[in-house]
Amino acid sequence: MPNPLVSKLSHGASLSEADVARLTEISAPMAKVPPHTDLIREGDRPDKVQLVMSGIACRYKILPDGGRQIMAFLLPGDICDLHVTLLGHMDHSIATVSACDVVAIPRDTILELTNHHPAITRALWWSTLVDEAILREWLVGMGQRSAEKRLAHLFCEIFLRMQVAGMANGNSILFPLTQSELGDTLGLSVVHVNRMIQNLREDGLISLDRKVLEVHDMPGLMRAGGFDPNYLHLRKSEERGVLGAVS
Amino acid sequence: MPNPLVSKLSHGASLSEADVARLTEISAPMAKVPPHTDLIREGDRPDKVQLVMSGIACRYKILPDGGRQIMAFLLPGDICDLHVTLLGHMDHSIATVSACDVVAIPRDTILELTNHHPAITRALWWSTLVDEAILREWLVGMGQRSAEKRLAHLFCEIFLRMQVAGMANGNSILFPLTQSELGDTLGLSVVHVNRMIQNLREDGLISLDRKVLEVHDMPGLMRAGGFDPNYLHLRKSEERGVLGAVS
DNA sequence: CGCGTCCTTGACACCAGTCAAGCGTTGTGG
DNA sequence: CCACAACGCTTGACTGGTGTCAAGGACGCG
Repeated sequence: MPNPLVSKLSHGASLSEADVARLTEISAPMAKVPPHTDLIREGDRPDKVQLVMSGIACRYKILPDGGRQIMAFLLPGDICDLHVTLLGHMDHSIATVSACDVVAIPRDTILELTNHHPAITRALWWSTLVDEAILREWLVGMGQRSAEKRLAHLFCEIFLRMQVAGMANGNSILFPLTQSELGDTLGLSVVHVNRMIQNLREDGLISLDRKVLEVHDMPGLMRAGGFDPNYLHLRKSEERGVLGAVS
Repeated sequence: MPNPLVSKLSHGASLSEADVARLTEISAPMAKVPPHTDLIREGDRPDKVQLVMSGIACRYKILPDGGRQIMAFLLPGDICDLHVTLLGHMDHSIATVSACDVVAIPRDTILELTNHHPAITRALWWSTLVDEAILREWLVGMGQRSAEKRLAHLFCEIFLRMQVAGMANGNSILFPLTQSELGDTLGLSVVHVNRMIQNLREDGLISLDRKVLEVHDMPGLMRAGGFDPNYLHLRKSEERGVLGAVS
């Protein structure tokens, strides 16, 4: 039963056993949050950092006309707002999608980590930079890819990220998003999301039923989505930059 | 003749005279870079930080099918890649759009700044967080806003950001982007960008000719784009969070 | 067991893309 | 200094991908 925070962060830096122990300790006391519940709302001034340990949450923004855009998914091991304190207030909201286990980490704990655990600090940094890279890739998709490609791309991404967090089960994962939420993510109507899912199914690439996503042909799905995992920065540590403390 | 780096960063933190002097010093030795020239390419491992002092540059990605998506504009005072060293390699490219004056800041200088100038450090942080907020807002636009709204929104954003950098001239700014580049930014065809510009012109909101953008009716333009400047986090320092060192 | 939420399907409308052509500006070399 | 070439802008006609509207069906929760 691996700790998803540990699973994820060890892709970002080589953690010592002490680091792992500290992370495990931190991520212990969890609150159960029901589905579709805001964790932070636009305008809030967060004083703690929230960490998703199970389930899926999302960043989103609601427009005056009622439209909703989902801007990121937070999977197990993902941290919500490491640094937003600097900006003073949230410019978007975060809500659970499925039921989630969430840990609230006091600011002081984060400061202690960044002062005494350089490897953890690196790993946290790495994870925020990956979040940003994902955001850029989503923008690329919205601007340049067709509806079907965007969907396939998103399936690839979530599958891989789930795998990294230790939450994949062979070639299937728990996938609690409704088609309407997929629509709000990809800028598509529910109806069209549905049509595109049918396409991917008929092509024998995936099946998606009862909140279980099964990938039958990963290479095919990646081809269908024009997916290149590079932007997730998952390569092994030797290949990473040599780095320097960045502050 | 204000230094755009100083103009911009003083929106992010209250800088002492010593801070301003240090920043001015840093941003002195400039290289002139011609238009449409890569500053960093996807795959590169940057060892320095680049700073745009005049002109406009952009982050972009080219897809296998030849499509290009522009993911950000770097205006005077903007820093290209403060932290990417941590990821090891660039997952996108940065190129000039117009001719630019660019300063290359050695990594050591950045480290020195972050070690001895807390206000500058805060301001640099603030600026990367704003960059991220802008990215999110672009995603919202791509997913939820019509072509015309997106265009109007972008005009508002660039105008305000130019103003913050001290580069506005009354109600007009230098605007060197071609319609084709606007298309690559907004995920639209050149033809459609052109049609939407005509609309905005006919509505008396803007004029755009010979690389000069004039905004005739800012409130109207903001309404047309559904623009809310909140995400640029430009409010005065008293209103900002109380902050804490974030590491 | 029944009601609500989500999924599915079809018909039709429209926003935005593509193709094609002409025109104005800019910059460059003779 | 003019001529021409390259590039960017503009316009029209047609196409096509996605949105909208509408209705029925299948789960799944209470």
